[in-house]
Amino acid sequence: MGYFTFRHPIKTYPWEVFAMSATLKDIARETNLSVTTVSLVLNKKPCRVSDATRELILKTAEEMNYYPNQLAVGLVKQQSNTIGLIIPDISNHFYSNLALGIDAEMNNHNKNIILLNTDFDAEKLVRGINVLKSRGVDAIILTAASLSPKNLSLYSDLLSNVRVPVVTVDHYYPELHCSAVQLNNRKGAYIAVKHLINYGHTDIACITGPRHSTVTLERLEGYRLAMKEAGLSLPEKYMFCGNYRQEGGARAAEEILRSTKATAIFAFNDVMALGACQTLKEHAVSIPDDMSIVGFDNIDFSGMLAVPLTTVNQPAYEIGQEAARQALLEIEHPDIEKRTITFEPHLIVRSSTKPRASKS
Amino acid sequence: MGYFTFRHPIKTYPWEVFAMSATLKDIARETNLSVTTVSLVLNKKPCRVSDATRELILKTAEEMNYYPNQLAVGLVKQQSNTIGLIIPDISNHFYSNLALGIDAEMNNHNKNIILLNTDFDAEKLVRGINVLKSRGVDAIILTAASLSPKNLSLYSDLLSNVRVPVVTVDHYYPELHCSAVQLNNRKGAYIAVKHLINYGHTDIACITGPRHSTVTLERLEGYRLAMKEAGLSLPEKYMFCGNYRQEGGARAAEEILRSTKATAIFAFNDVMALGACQTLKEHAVSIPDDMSIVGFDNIDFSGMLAVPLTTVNQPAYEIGQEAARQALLEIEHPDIEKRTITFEPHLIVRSSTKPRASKS
DNA sequence: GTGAAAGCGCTAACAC
DNA sequence: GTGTTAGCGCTTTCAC
Repeated sequence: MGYFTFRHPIKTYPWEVFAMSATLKDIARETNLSVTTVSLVLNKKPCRVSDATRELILKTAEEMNYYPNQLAVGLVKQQSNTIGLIIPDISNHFYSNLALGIDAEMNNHNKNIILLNTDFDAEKLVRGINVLKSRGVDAIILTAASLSPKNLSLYSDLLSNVRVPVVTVDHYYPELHCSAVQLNNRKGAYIAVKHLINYGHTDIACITGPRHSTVTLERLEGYRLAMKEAGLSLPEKYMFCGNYRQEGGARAAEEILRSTKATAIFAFNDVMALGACQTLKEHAVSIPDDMSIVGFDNIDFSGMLAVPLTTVNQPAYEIGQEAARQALLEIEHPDIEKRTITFEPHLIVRSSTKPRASKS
Repeated sequence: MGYFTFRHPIKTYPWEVFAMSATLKDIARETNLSVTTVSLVLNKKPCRVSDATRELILKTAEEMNYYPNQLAVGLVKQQSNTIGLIIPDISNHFYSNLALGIDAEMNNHNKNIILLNTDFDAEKLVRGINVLKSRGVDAIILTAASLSPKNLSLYSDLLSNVRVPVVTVDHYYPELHCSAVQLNNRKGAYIAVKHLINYGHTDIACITGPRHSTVTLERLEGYRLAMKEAGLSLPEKYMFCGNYRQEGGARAAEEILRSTKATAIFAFNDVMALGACQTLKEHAVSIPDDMSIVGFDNIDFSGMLAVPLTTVNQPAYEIGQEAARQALLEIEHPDIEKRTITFEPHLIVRSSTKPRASKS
């Protein structure tokens, strides 16, 4: 097991007497007033209640440590003050920073987050949307789903039916008719590859994300554009399909070593770049001497690696904040037009890339 | 701004007609049955309903894409199938992995997580507990709070009144009368320091967490024990108060360089160790030649740093799972005895520590 | 100034 | 086999 347990002495707790939380009714009984009046006062509704009564209610509520039951409030107001956050992997630094940004913003508006981790599983995603809907969330923030064209319509139907604002982060499908917040992925990939080209590399492999993710598609476009502009060929066998996870990067790097003569790798995110670095290390391929590598995301640790990683910066926290703001805006104004908010990337050059060695 | 926005063309959506989600009542009306019957069938309650009726209900529910309103269910069942997770910083790898483990386990039991990020702020923590209570969570998992003795009683009262199981992670106060899951921090610190001592170090500084955190206290005990056992002195000025954050580690390292002749540092977590590493680098102090450093947590990246970090392993995901299981258990059996579940640490020796250089 | 009553969507005890 | 009824805790309209 790897752990042991220690049983506490059996005990009864005096406070188990106060099993129930105070309700409006309790306060009404205590003060000899009606539930209505108590509700009115505690919600600071404009109404003609005598100061004495008001004081009494406030005092009693305080004493009884009254907190309104949000399930009941949500039921009647049809607004739960929660928002749903669907994320593929909360342990990924990009997403956890995104979540932090969202939380910070929502906190200012007294909304709480219901967190759903999909593990990159499309089925969990679909179920998750229904779960959130049934929980009456006021909005959904949806990150990085990878949808096949077939799934897309199902998905689109689903989102159409949630009746609450949906903001997609990091994957924009026009079919979805909802607001989106994302990085200019095309440009991000373009500047990453351009950097490698400027360093004299011509055989540049890439490790992509899942095939149907729009993020992947957009980054692929940027890669293609940069290669094409430089008059470089784009052999299919230089493109490797990863999964935005470490082991995917590691596996792709194996392939790259085995089947190409690439001198540079562009990994579509830092985590895969990391996986690739480990493979290269195992094969005693030096970075950047034998292989240059550039990542994407600029997660916290990419600058502190054995070989600090050159990467494209993506401001996760700010993206989260912005997504939260847009969700809040659409909750407030349901008929406001949808927007696409795009952040601009920039390249952070560190030590994992260097000019191509001339043949020796 | 750093980003631009693009406005979508204004559009009306045909599906806005189906503004409402289907309710039991809708299905009852549609099938000419009573709400009760529909509820009974959809909840798979043992009851004598004709197969024809059952089929009809199931089919209709399917067609109308019925999902029960969980606010209503929660209100009447006094059980919301949500659990509250209070975490100081979700962007910290230890906590995000913890959250992942909790989510995985809760997912298997159809419970969702309401995530509250406290930013290490005691006030947010207190507010958070009340918020969760008012949201009717079935249990609360509470991580790493740092309570002054004064706060402790307030806090204890608060928790007593939530009426739902509380499982504390990574901070055990007997006064709280709730189950706890944690690492054997005392032992973890002990083996870390022992390792440094075995390497011949005698001037060992430590960077602690906040003063009142039990994690800090326990690790401090382990540190003291190892030092004492080895007959080493324990000058106060070798103990530096950090905050479990990177900048805290960096600041403490400055102090260590300025005011001690330490040859080794034991940082109470990896993130602070990282901060310290950066300071040392800025001061051109070589790790491990001039300074050995050992961390705590074994977060993902600690092995991939420029100088791979020697650290104490803490299985965040498993700790999360176990906390979730205990919470689930107590939801199921409210009167079950509370437990303390302790995981055993082990040291992972990498390159940031080495035997002390003999004076040259 | 304050209260009665209806209803949000659901469950469950009890009729018939 | 199926329906009636009450009620979870709250908001809100309307009456007094």
